Amino acid sequence: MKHTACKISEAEWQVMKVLWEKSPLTATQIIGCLKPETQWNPKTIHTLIARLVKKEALAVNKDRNLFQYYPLVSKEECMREETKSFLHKVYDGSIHLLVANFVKNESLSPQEIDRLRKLLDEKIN
Amino acid sequence: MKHTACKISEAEWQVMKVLWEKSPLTATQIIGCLKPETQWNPKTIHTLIARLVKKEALAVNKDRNLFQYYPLVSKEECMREETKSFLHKVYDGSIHLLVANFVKNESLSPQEIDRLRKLLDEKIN
DNA sequence: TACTTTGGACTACATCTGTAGGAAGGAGCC
DNA sequence: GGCTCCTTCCTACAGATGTAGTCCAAAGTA
Repeated sequence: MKHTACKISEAEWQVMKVLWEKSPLTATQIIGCLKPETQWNPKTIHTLIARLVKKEALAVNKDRNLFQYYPLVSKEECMREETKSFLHKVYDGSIHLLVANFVKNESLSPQEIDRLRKLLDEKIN
Repeated sequence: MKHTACKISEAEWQVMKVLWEKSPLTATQIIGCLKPETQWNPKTIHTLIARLVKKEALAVNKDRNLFQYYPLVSKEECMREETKSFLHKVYDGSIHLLVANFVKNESLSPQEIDRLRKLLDEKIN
């Protein structure tokens, strides 16, 4: 698994998500998975796939005329990268600020708060 | 304060941050503030300011030849917008997943974890 | 075997972003 | 008052992104 800090765009993320969920898949299968959620033209999805291959976020298995795509970068890795740059950009790198903002804005349900506390509690112990 | 869902780019955020910190400021002052942190050419900063004005994220006070810029959108508003779209893109909208990932990856110091717990505790009570 | 169909490769194009140069007008210096 | 300089406005330009069309070869079909 490569440790590329490749920038994956908004639209490309959706393609990656499909393949992180299940791979390898053919372009047609990917298009099938994305059809319900997006209104993208199949051509658009082909373009996104091609760009991801070029970025080395995806690779392709060419077996005769069967092209199957699979991720070269892990979801966790990408999430970490994205989170880091997002936190840096918006919250000066402080996850505390982010959560604080969430809490302040009432964007968290009591259940969510409780679940988060449990999560942190587990970590402590 | 307008409720625009204007997309503020990475570089533009830095300009906004300066003005959220203190405003109004002249372009020269903004450039002065950004000089230490960035290696940007003053021209570049002028461009960013102009774009933000066009996006209606900033406004300008023209007093003769004194141009002073100030934010039209609140920092909180922008943070919320950014956070929402980021969470949606990467974590399917779940802040729980984000924090969980942080916790799992040891990206949080025990102090941070403790602070977060306190934050949540306050909210509960 | 010639025709159609299907999917990948390449091309297109507007917009956004990062990065900056050039023109033009007012303010200060000589 | 003219020249210079600072600052704003307009222009530039390459790379990324969203969105999609065209071309071509391989595979199936008649």
